[in-house]
Amino acid sequence: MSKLYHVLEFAKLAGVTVRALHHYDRLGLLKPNRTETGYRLYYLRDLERLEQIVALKFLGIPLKQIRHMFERSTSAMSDSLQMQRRVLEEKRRLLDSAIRAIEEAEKSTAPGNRPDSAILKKIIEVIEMQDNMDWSKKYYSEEAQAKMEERKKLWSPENQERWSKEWSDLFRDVEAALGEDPASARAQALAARWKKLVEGFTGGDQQITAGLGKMYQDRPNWPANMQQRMQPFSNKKVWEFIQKAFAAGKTAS
Amino acid sequence: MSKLYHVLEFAKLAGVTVRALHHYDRLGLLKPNRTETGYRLYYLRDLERLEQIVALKFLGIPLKQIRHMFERSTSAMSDSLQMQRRVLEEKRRLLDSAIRAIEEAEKSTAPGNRPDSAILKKIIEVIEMQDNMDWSKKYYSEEAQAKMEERKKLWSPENQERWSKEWSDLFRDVEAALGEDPASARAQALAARWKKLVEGFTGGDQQITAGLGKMYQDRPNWPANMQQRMQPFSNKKVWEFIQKAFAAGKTAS
DNA sequence: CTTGACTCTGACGTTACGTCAGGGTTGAAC
DNA sequence: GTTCAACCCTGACGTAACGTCAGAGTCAAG
Repeated sequence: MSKLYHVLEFAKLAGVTVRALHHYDRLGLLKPNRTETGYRLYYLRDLERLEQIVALKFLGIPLKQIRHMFERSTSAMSDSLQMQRRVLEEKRRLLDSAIRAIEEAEKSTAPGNRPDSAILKKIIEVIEMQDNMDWSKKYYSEEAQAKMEERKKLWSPENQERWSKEWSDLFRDVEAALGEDPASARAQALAARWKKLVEGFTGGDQQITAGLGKMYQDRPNWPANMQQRMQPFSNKKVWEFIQKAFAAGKTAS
Repeated sequence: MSKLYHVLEFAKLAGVTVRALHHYDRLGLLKPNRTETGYRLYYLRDLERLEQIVALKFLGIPLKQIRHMFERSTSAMSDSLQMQRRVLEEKRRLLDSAIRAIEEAEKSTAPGNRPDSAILKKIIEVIEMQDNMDWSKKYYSEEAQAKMEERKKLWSPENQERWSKEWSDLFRDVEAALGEDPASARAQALAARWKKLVEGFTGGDQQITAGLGKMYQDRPNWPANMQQRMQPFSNKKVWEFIQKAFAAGKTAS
């Protein structure tokens, strides 16, 4: 004599709301029997189904897809779950990133009540940094990544700022010297400045330098926002000039 | 002569869609100038604002709230961020739980293509288990938690099943013996079975036993679904009877 | 027969845009 | 001067999973 439940009763039993049961009913996920007057009547076996729905929902699977999984009883479950796991892992990455961004901002603005704009700036900075790190990871060896993690500590916003400015200056200066002989003293001085700035990033480490090289070669595949930021440095002649200058420097020495 | 941008241009610059800019405009988050014919015109300084919006959105803060943060320029930023961090950390907990549930299910059903229902059962089981663990954590000391983590490995679904059934049986038997003398042989036998089942969970460990005790004392504060599951064991007379039996056992020995 | 506790359906609200649809604007080519 | 592609505008519906009324019927007890 398997007991019969009315909505509210059944909802409490399963820990969901009456409205949710209505919803699942309409979506065809869980269609209970009805009394003559239209009241919904649930059996105990409906509870099992409902628990499955709630579980799959907890995994972030949309209701429509849950229905599909029930209908085409073909064992698509395993595949769906695998896919869903990947989706969730990706979400977790973003979540972690957001949490870390807030943590960093809280840490670096802890002393006193800094203005909102300063906090925001820090947050944007951290997010961009993580974005870059995450994306550029694939160019660097494990070892190089570890070393960069170390060197990251030296990258205060001020250093960052100064480094960017020096690159801009240098690039402008090289552009102005494009007519020169790459072996000339002026060109060699520019090449030296260039080398120094690169080393400011690599710390002279071979592994990091190698990764940087790979990344540079892969320019066409950089994401849009990266290309955007590199646009002021896109003048190919400058890069060629510097390469020639390095070559000239080597043969000379 | 700060450059002027049309929507599409500006959208590309910032890495968002035109529709998003429309949306922010309507919500009053970022209201650009207009040409005489109604075209939106963005200045470079609008980019800063937009980047802030995108950053805060990345942190999961709703657009309405972002607008509030901009409007009442009172430094509510810090507080909002702290709150948001908590929200995100909670989300992450649930995400982790979901991912682990899928992982466990994949692991335990890896050998061959088990039917969907079996996979689902496993998932529900894992979710419930994590739910319980998470919630009951507060009753146990660090040490006890570690030991339980160890003991968890012994908890196969079959053992679980058997243990549940034995509790049901025992409870029924005690109920049937409520009229007996707690010091009688029959009562003492029941008490012994009871002790054994408890030890099946605690492993005889003092720390775990202490935590279990704390949890039992706090019954009124258990979450609804827990109370539900414990409902078959809610007969107070049974608990009192067993306590008396234990007491009688001690004085006797 | 009244009343309180339930139940039903229908419909709008929420979030952050995506996606048309119908209709102007602009600048360059013809 | 016109045409045409490429943009731009506003308005409106769609999405996911229910929450929250609103108006109206049902049920069991007194």
